[in-house]
Amino acid sequence: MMIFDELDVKDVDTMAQRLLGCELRRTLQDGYIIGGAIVEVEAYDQTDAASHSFRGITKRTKIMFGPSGYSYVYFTYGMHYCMNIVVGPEGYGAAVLIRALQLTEGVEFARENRPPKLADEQLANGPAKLCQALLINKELNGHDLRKPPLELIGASEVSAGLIVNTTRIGISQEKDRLRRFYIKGNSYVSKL
DNA sequence: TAAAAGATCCGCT
DNA sequence: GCGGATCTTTTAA
Repeated sequence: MMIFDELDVKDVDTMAQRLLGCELRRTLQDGYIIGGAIVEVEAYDQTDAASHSFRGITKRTKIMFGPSGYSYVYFTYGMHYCMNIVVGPEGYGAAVLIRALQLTEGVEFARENRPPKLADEQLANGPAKLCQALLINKELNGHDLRKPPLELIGASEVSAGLIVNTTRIGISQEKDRLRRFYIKGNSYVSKL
């Protein structure tokens, strides 16, 4: 059973938790690879006022309404990219924001893309930080995550007891909804 | 056409 | 802890 066969469920919260522990792997032009485990995520869907898909399909959000298993990369604050994995059936605007990675492969290459003198934990402990570390930009918006240069690789399910469920970060609407999930005690998470 | 807000990060105090 | 950087997308007029 591939992880991609599981993505079509409408329950984004369940899918967000399912994506914890899965791997994200970036293949660079010269063949170098940067990869790591997903340790922090947030759920967004069209019923949620905090979601880009809440107001329907636009040029930017159409990816969220497309088929699951694709990347939704958007630009924000004039200088940052954030990356999501589109989930849910086609026509349902939903995605899971990837907020932090525990890098396991190509750490030295990721480091070159980030400010100097950072601890390993700080290379990808934030949605825009991990995009910097893996060189993810708008070129990868709408990319099929089943293949390089950016792949999602399934892993066994993380048990509920090891997952913390809390409020999302950096939003102004629906602040109180518990749609952020991270692996308990993991030092690579952006904010405990 | 204009204006405001934004799923953030970093450096300085 | 605070503010600046910096520009796309969306919405309203």
